[in-house]
Amino acid sequence: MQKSAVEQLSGYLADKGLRSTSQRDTILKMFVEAERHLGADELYARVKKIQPGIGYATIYRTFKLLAEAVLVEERRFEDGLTCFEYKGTNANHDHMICTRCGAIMEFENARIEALQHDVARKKGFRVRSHKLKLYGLCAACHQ
Amino acid sequence: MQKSAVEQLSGYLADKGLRSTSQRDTILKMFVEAERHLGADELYARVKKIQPGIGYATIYRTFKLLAEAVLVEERRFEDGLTCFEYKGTNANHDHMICTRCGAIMEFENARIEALQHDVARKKGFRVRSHKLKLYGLCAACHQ
DNA sequence: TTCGATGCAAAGCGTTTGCATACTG
DNA sequence: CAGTATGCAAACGCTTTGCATCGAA
Repeated sequence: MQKSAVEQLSGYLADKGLRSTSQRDTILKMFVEAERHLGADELYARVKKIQPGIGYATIYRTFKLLAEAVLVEERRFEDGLTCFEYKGTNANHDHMICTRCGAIMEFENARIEALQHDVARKKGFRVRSHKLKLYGLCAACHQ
Repeated sequence: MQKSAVEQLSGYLADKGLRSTSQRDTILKMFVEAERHLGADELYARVKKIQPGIGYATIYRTFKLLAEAVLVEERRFEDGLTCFEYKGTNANHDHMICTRCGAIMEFENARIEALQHDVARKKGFRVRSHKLKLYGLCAACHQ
């Protein structure tokens, strides 16, 4: 049986003796609704509409909290900004990034992942997760 | 016929009407000799031994120059630091990163790359380069 | 002699932290 | 009530930029 993201969070908080707050719930909901990675500033803007008093400190602190709760995952892109993303059902997808217009598309491919594990196993490495980014031009940008 | 890295650089500089300097040569040599990715601080330390007057500004400016000359490539790791790497013959290799001891190993796999292009093509995306990182435990760390 | 390159120091920018206050349990 | 979470502002660390000087062509 599936627990909702918010339920998972309260479970985690209870376990650790931490407290559940409206900010934490809101931030988590924003991730779930966004269905894509969010940067600190995007998240801040969205949360601010609901909780105008929110500060960046809380955004960043909650990022880390949710990452430890394994509800959200860190993804770093080339501009150096840290993005986080809700780790829903489609956990391990990858990104294609258009170097012209900046569009980011997501994809998933089981065979690539299988090969990754093969390659790693040959070197005695045990893969837990991966990040793959393809850079190039999206359909619109190469006319 | 293969040109040396330093020759490639002077060619690029001449093309663009830019000037060749001892700092630029030294920085490029450090990359070639390192045979691995270098962060700004590592590069600074190495160059300082040869050119004690070097400043961080030149390090960063030369990073970008070499990246535009396609002699060096940017690679960003999870700590948020920017690393650059000489783009020698083994251009498009990827990384396995041990989350326990921090070891970074390089690998290459043509079949993975072929699959990447297939996946992208199906979405009308044209791949120019890619970055793949596998996270997990190295042989030593999972005993 | 010209104009790009350098080095220094200061500014920028995203992120983190200290501290007093607000709120959860 | 006790102790965590928040918001603000200041601190931080890496990177970039302004400017006077240096040096390649």
